[in-house]
Amino acid sequence: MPELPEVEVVRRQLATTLCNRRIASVWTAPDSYFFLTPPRTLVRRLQKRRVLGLSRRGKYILFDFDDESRLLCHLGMTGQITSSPTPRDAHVHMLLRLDRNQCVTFRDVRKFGKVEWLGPGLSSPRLDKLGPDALTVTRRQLASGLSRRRIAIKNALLDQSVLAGVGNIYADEALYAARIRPTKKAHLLTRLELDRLSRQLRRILEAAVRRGGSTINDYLQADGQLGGYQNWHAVYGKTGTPCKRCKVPIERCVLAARSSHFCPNCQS
DNA sequence: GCACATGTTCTCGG
DNA sequence: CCCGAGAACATGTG
Repeated sequence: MPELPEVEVVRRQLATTLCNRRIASVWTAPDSYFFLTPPRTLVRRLQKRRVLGLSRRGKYILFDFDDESRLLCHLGMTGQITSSPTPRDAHVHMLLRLDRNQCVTFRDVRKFGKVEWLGPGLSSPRLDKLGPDALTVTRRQLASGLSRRRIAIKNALLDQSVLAGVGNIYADEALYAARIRPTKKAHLLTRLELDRLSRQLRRILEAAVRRGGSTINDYLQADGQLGGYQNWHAVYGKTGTPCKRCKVPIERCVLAARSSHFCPNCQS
């Protein structure tokens, strides 16, 4: 799923069903690839914990518990965390059972997702190396993060230590909206371009959250619904279709081993 | 069979 | 240390 808007939508929905609820029991699949903390430890630590709240850092979701411990979750490419009734198939890796017959399901086909238990007050190297969150980043922060990077701006936006939360879809959409070519070197962005980029990033990420995120294949909101922002993409997956601004066909190129989509006419 | 997929992390050269 | 290219991880779809 999983870029910032999708993770934020899931976070908000989980918060409404999980806040102040207690985990009655935990089930884990015998499959261990998904677990950074061994499943037996996870079961022991999570049982009987009360959820105080849900937070997010970049693409990570954190369950905050009553004893100051936390559960760190990443959804990888195909991860789903649902609080609505979900069929139990071979791709379900963990269930958190609450009272009133409710349950939270962790499902992930490709198993690039991860869960890790963080002891009371402890952080994780995964969190510590994240840059500023893309939803609230300022132009100054963005400028200082990019100023010494001699790499393509697209690659810089995908680097979670520069900016946390942006992935392939929203990097392409933000660069299109800010009229910056994905291959432009990050440190060569002008003040004007940095200004447009920070504004457009926020505008697009907020709009995507309002639409429930982008469902390309696997992503589901925590209530089981599909996202809707895929219908508003201007360039992602639009190779060959006319640019909304100038009608020149959208092109595709490969950067950091990922597809980049851009308008060869309006993005310089 | 082939290409490709919303992500992260590691290795190997230059 | 910086950077890019490529691979690895596991599984599915067209």
